[in-house]
Amino acid sequence: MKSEAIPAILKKYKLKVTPVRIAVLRVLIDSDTAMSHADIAQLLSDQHFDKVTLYRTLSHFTEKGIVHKVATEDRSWLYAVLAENNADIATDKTHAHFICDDCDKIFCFPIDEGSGQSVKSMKKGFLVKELEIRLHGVCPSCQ
Amino acid sequence: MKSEAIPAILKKYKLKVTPVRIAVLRVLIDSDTAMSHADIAQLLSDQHFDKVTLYRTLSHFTEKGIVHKVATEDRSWLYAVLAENNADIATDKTHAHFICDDCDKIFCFPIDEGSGQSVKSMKKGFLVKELEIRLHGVCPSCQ
DNA sequence: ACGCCAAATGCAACTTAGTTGCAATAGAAA
DNA sequence: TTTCTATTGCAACTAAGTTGCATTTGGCGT
Repeated sequence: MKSEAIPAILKKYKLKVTPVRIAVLRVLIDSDTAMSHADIAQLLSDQHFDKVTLYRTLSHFTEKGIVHKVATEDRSWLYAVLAENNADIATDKTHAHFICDDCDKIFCFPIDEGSGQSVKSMKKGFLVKELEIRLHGVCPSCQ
Repeated sequence: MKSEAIPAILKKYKLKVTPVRIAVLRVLIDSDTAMSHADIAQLLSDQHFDKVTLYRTLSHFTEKGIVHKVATEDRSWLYAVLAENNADIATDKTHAHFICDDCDKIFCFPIDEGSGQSVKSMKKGFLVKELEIRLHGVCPSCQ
């Protein structure tokens, strides 16, 4: 993605364009996997942003729908940009998370509507609004 | 479930029969939803078990496969007994978690093998070993 | 270009869920 | 009953994330 595009995304979501936001959004867009607060802080450590600012940046992005977050098995959050901001990555409503048991990376990708339908109707009395599918296994680069 | 059955389950999994374990297992078997450490501590508060003992009891149960755990959206764990110990509840490998957006309770139930298959083969290069499906919506008692 | 002000930032202190180390205790096998 | 290992309880600790508050700054109106 071109550098100029990043401020444009922030403006589109009515967020002020600041150095932290540009840096964090670039990192997320460039990543092929969902990233934790710690991952991002590590990558941006030379710019010494405050950890609280990073948390708040990520939660602003989540509220606005620029990114979405996934709870991991070790009580932390991973963040990944949503489809309209990066064509490679899944949309919000129906998507799968692939968790590599080897490298612990989480990949998001869209699934076809159909594969969820059989599940949605399976238990009487439960009204299903949203669906998340989690797959555990081994990613291509760890095989 | 009859009271005498609980020590039998513990013995079956080669765990010593102790008061904490009997109490915790009974609570889990009697519940129709997955429960947190805090939920269980609350219910057993009159017996003043140490919180560390409860954590260790739950992780022993998980290691032995008596219960399984689900990560929640608020970075904590919920526990539910597995099928062989309670016919109403899902098996480990292929099951769904229904999260009620109203009362936040999590229900587990089994799904037919078929509904996962279409997802498992969807992205080339990813070797899928396990599948978890999460459904968000409204449970029968909140409608 | 300038000033204003709500929004954003940085710092310190705090919260919450869960973990570790260790000494004391208690199942259950012999 | 004795013994031995697993289990328990307590205190201190860790890691991820949050809150309060004073300071700074992006971007709008003029």
